Formats: sequence, C-alpha cells, structure tokens
Amino acid sequence: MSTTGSNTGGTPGNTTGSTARGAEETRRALLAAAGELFTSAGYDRTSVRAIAERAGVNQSLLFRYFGNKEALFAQVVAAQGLDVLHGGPPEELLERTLRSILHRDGEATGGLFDSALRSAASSEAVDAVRDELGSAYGAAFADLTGEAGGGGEDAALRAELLLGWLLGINLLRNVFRSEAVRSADPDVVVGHVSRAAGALLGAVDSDLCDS
Amino acid sequence: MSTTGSNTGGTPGNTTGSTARGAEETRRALLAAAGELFTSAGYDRTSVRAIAERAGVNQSLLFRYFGNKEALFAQVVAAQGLDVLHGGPPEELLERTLRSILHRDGEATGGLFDSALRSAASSEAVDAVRDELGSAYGAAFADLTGEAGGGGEDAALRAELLLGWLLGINLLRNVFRSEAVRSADPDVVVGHVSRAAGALLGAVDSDLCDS
DNA sequence: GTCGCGGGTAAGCGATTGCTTACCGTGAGG
DNA sequence: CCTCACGGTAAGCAATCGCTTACCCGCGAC
Repeated sequence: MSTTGSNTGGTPGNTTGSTARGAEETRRALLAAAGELFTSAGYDRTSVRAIAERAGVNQSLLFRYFGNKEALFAQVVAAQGLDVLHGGPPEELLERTLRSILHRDGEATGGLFDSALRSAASSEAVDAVRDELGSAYGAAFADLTGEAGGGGEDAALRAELLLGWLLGINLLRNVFRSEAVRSADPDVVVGHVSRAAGALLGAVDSDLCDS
Repeated sequence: MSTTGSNTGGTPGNTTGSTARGAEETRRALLAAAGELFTSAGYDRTSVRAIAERAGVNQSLLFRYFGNKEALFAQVVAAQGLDVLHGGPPEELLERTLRSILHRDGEATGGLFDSALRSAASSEAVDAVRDELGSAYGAAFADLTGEAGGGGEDAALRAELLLGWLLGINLLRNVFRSEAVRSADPDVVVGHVSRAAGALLGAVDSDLCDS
C-alpha cells in the first residue's frame, strides 16, 4: 500500500501519513502491546483502549484483527508459551525459570507466569493459561522425574507440583512482594529450591545424601 | 430496636418489617457475603452491589459501615487469616492446609488462599493479602525448619517458599484445574509434597538418605 | 408536640468498558 | 470514470461500577 500524498492527519478514516502501515504490522503491534499489558496488569485490568493506544492504532482494529479481547489474550499467552519453549534446552528449564523469577528487578514483569498469575480471576482467561502452562512446562519437567530423569512414576503429577511451586514463588516474590523471598540472595533460594525439587523429582538423591 | 407496626415494605427509607435488624447484624451479613464473593470471584469481579444483594441490604450500607470496598476486603482477609490461626495447632498447619486444598470438591472455594489467588491483579488488595498470609502462615511454617524444627537458618525464607508452594498447588488444582494434580489421589500428592517439604525444611534429612 | 439519632432505601453521578457502526482514503482493476 | 477491497479513524451504545446524595421511618428524650 503506497503512502504517497500529503499527511491530512486527524481526518476520520485517514490512512495517509504515518498511521497506515499494513495489517501485519498493526497486528504485530497489538500483540506486543497486549502482551505487555496482560503481563503487568492482568486480563481484567487491561482495557482494549489501553492496548490500542499502546500499539498506536484505533481500538476497533483490535476487533477487526482478533475478533475480541479473549481471543487476543489466547494468542498472547500462546506466544508467551512459545517463548518459554524457545528460551533454551528443556533440561535447563527449571533453573532458567527460577533465575528469571529471582533476578526480576523493580517493576519489571515476565511472560507467561505473570499473565497467568494476574489473570487467575478471569474466567475467559483461565483455560488458555492452563493449556499454555501445560504445553510450555509439562513435558520438560516430567522428563526430570525418576532416578535418572527421563520420566518416572507420577511424572505428570510431579511436574505439575514443580510448576505450581515456581508459580507460587513468583507470586510471593514478584506479585505480593513478600519480604523474605524478595530480599534473599537468589543463590540461597536456588539452593533450597533445588534440594527440595530433587526430593520431589527423585533425580538427584545421591547428591542430597552428601549434604 | 422495636419492629412493631405494619410492614410497609418498598417505601424508600422504610425500616419496618424484616429489613431492619441492627448495625451489628448488617455488618456481619456484609462481611459474610463479601467473604464468599471475594473468595470465589476475587476483588475485581466482586461488585459492591453483589455483596449487598447477597447480604440482603442496600449497597449504601456497605459504605456506611466499612468506608469503601478496599477496607471491606481488608477486613475479610483479616478474618480469613484468623480462621487459619484458629483452625488447629500450628504444627499441623502444613498437613491441614494441604488436605484442605486436595479435598476440595467441585466449585467449592476456600478462604484466604482463594481470596489471595483471585485478587492478585488488584493493587488495592495486594498489601492486605501479603500481610495476612504472613501472619497466618509465617511463624507456624518457620517453626518447622531446622534439624528438629523450632526454627533454623533461613527460617523465614523457607517458610515463604513452602507457603508459595501451597499457593501454587491450590492455584493449579482449584483455580486453573490442571489435570494431573486435580485427578491424583490426595494421599499420593501428600506423599510427594511431604517428602520434598522435608528436604526444604530440613526436618527429615536422615529419612531421605535411606531412600 | 418536636428533635435527634440510628438504621434503612432508591436514585443517580461520572467514569469506564467491550464492542459496533458509519465513515474515509488509497490503489487496483474493469 | 466507477467499484471494490483493504487499512484506517472517530463516535457512540448499552451496561457496569464505586460511590454519593436525598430521603424515610421508628424510637426515645425533652
């Protein structure tokens, strides 16, 4: 689409000048803006007007390209789930996740975890969140269970218990800002969590006996 | 306050008949209704109108007796925190909490944990939640840490890590309704959690070395 | 009788929200 | 020229929300 011609900015329906950029770019901007806001404010406290403003477009485009707010949310958390999967090798996911939780500074917000925690009360959001958490973390954590990893008895259950723990740690440290875990040395936290995770997953019993 | 006289129900300002019952009873009804709704729907998705209707009074009474929604929420979670403290001896708190999470049926909701989880995105609610969680669980869990309990190194941190875990388990099982933990035998879950909690709290190291 | 107190109600305000509708400009094709 | 498709905007609808205001009634004291 050509953008030749003078900028008549402000005219209703105006697509000349800097506001017209193509459906893909607009869609991308909306997804990015929504991702940031759903993560920091959650589903209910993120309005479609705020998303559109942040993306630099009119809010009706959100409905044109995504159908409704709920569908946009689902696409945001799906993208956040892919970010988890593409963030590194599965066997490092536990440590990577834990460190990203513990090295969060100030008002910074994360991805899928924060969207999930801040949207827990939103019935429209819950299914997408549960499914993405499962896709992003389920298999990788299940593979950590058993004597030598690779899956063991109750693998899925133990994977979920581990996931719940990480969500809870993130909740207390970065959402509720609870004092002890917030002020603790991250390495100390990693030490305690790793030890207990070992007991939960059954992967490092021999190391535990050395302690 | 006497309720003699005919019931002229429906008249603005009418206090005859069954609607006038005394400040304490009204306050109590509002607290109970708010407790149920904040627990099942969270702060943002609970309207003052819904609370008042559930309590059987006009919504302006909520503002008369509690000042505003935020203050009412703080009183609700304070009461829920007391419920935790009065629910039994501190040394049984871990198991009691875990079982109440795991034996939750259908749409039933709990107390402080559910209010907390479903209000995480509400800035007005977060401070009250954090403080009540700390009061209700902090000391009891800290006393479980160390070789023989009674507190140990990093007691407060480990207590919080344990609290985070329980919150996370409740979140996945009862809010997100994640499949594995939801369908698991509660005793199996208790087994895994107790083993790992033992490693976290340092209470049963010798047992772990036997495995 | 009046007045004040306390408990109660309905109505309404200003703001916000997800979503819809009407309209515009541009470029391509007939 | 016209029409259509596409990407874009502003305005507005109906509903909801926390909170406020105006009013009522019963009762006891004076």
